[in-house]
Amino acid sequence: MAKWLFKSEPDVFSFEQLLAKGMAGEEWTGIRNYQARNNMRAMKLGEQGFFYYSNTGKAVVGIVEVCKLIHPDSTADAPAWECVDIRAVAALPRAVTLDEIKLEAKLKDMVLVNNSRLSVQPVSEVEWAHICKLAGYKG
DNA sequence: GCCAACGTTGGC
DNA sequence: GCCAACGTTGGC
Repeated sequence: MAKWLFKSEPDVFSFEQLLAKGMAGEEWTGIRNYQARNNMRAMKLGEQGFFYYSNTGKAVVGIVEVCKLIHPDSTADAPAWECVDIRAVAALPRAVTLDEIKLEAKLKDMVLVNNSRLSVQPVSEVEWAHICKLAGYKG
């Protein structure tokens, strides 16, 4: 199972808002970038990802999972953009900040560090495990 | 608030 | 098909 990272600005859509959606989750709309779209196309049901706060947050704050496969983005006009749905799994016991991530040798190749603008990113198993450890999160 | 990085657009 | 101009994102 692949691992992912979803970015959101906390004042636009927070992890708390996703938690409030419960098991139904929420359509991850608004992605207008082909690389990010392609990452979502590759997602399978039940695959997990980090929920990252960009801009004012700059920290990984929660775990999410894919609860609906790629489908047309209901907010898109032509060309037909697509998205998945995700739901909250758990808030991390401790948020892991971008500063911390940058200090970790194991995390130096993260897309988050090297291509910060990509809004939906793949995360390697090693990176996943290490961030969970830093967060005090035990799957 | 600034600016670097990146993607997209449009003129040629 | 190239590349300059522009808009957006996100870290600082």
